[in-house]
Amino acid sequence: MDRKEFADKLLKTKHDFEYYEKLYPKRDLDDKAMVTRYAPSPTGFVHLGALYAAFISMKMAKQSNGIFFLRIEDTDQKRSIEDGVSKIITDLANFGITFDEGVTVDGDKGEYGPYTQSEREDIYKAFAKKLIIEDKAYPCFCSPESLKEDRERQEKHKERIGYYGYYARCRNLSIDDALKKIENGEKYIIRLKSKGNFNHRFKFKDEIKGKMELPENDQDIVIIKSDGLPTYHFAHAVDDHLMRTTHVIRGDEWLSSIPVHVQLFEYLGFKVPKYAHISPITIEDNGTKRKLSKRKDPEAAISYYHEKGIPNKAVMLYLETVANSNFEMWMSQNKDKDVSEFVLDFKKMPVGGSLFDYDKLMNISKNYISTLKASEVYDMTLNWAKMYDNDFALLLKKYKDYSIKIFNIEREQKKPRKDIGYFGEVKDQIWYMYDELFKPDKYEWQRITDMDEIKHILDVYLNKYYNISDDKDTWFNNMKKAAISLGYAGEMREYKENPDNYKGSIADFSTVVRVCLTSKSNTPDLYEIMRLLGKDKMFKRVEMVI
RNA sequence: GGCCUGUUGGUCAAGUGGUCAAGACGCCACCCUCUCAAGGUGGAAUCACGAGUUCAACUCUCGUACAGGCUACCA
Repeated sequence: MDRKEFADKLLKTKHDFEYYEKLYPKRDLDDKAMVTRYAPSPTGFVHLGALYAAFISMKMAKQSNGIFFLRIEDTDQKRSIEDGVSKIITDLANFGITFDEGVTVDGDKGEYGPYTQSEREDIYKAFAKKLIIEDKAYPCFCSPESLKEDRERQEKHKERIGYYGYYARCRNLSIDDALKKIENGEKYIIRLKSKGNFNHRFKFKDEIKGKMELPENDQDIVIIKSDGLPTYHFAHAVDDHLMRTTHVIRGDEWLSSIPVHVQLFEYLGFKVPKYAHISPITIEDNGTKRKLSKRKDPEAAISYYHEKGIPNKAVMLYLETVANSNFEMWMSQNKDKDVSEFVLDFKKMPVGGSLFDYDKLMNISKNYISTLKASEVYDMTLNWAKMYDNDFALLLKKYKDYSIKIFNIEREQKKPRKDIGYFGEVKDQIWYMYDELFKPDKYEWQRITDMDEIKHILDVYLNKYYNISDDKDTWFNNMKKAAISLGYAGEMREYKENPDNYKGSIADFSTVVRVCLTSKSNTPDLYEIMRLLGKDKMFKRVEMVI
């Protein structure tokens, strides 16, 4: 029996590899264009690090007029969950990650499909057969138990672990011996027949990490598993070749698989793509850095940001500053430009892991929210509240115009307020503006705590000096007059120079009014608050105090 | 254990042989100010360690330490 027949016996396929080579033509793109992809397992869970990698891949394709596609890597059936794919697609779409081709909620889009690995079984087998025919792959009949024994022995003797050299027992099985085992009903998988030498190094250049030297792969790695599906390594080589991926962008946990992958491309006669290995986003745990973990760290899940009400855009801006730290400076120097004009550069990406920096995220988020219009802040807060605080949502809907005015306090101006970092904290900042919520546990009186004095101040000021139609300057002048009439300093400077001459300052005076109306000592502009509250609410609140 | 990668202030980082070692976040102080949030000004704080190469080393080489990753019929 020749190798061709042998291969046919081992793997049944509808087509041979040449058929598939012809099926997928070269892409008609210019030299600079990058073809990138995002290739998750359908677990339904999107990790912050995955979003980060997806973003970089998409951005690189877009800025080079290339193609960005979605491929689903479901060769490990245990990891797949129902609806996992559509959940991933919608989650990513919420963060502005969209694909030019690949899997969509309505089926595949594009000429290089199918884009789901479990539907490509025949393709992988066709290429595995090519390797078998060329004596670059062979069937392995070793049982999981015997492999385990080997591993234990290797550990005990401090040898390198794996299926190589002496341990690669099925490697030199003759075709006849193999056929006999098959006839006996022995199960087999397909392994690569590696000619690599672990003591030889080969040079490799990663787009992000730069030059490095790695040992050649001498392991006869599995390429087709017993369930007939390929391993990640083999699927990666076949898919990224057939789909004409130019740049493989992925997490750097893959770096040590590079010798295997390059070898696979070469054995298959494929052109090796460029690789860009991204450093992980890490978190500090007991004084050491570690990768953001799905189990331990809530901030690893994209849903975390949604629940807090951190705008998706802010998360993306944060990720982009992590990717290229000069992005921040570019933004501040190009305020008139759209962020999409920024050119991301592999060479500027961090090579070590970056710690997740919540303070930085908040800073970026506050700045971003401060640029929004009041109506936009209203919409986004309402959207958040609908999901996570229904009572608040009802209030916002009931008092829509009033609420927008609240959000507009010190907003649409050159130096807007920057006090909202996430929509989940909005209610804590403005609750006192709504009568339904205004049930203070305590009043934050500051320097003036004597209730008679407080009543006196409120009475004199509100009845004799306050007029709701005053403009801001008049309003403040009148407040000063009221303060002076009761023995308080109208100017801070005067008070600081001669504190003994006064009962207090205009600050102390205005604080009484502020706390009476809001119960809080720290609020945005008091003039705006009083105008928005209006007379009825104000007098009701005065009565609550007196 | 083996292999790979990395290490500049608290965090993110620029910097590739000669710099007073950028900038951002955070922190502190002051200014502005009716309180906050901002804004402005200033400040503290960094080249992991040890050798070597060199007139000169954060930058090049080697070693050490520490950290991370990989070492599956998982991806």
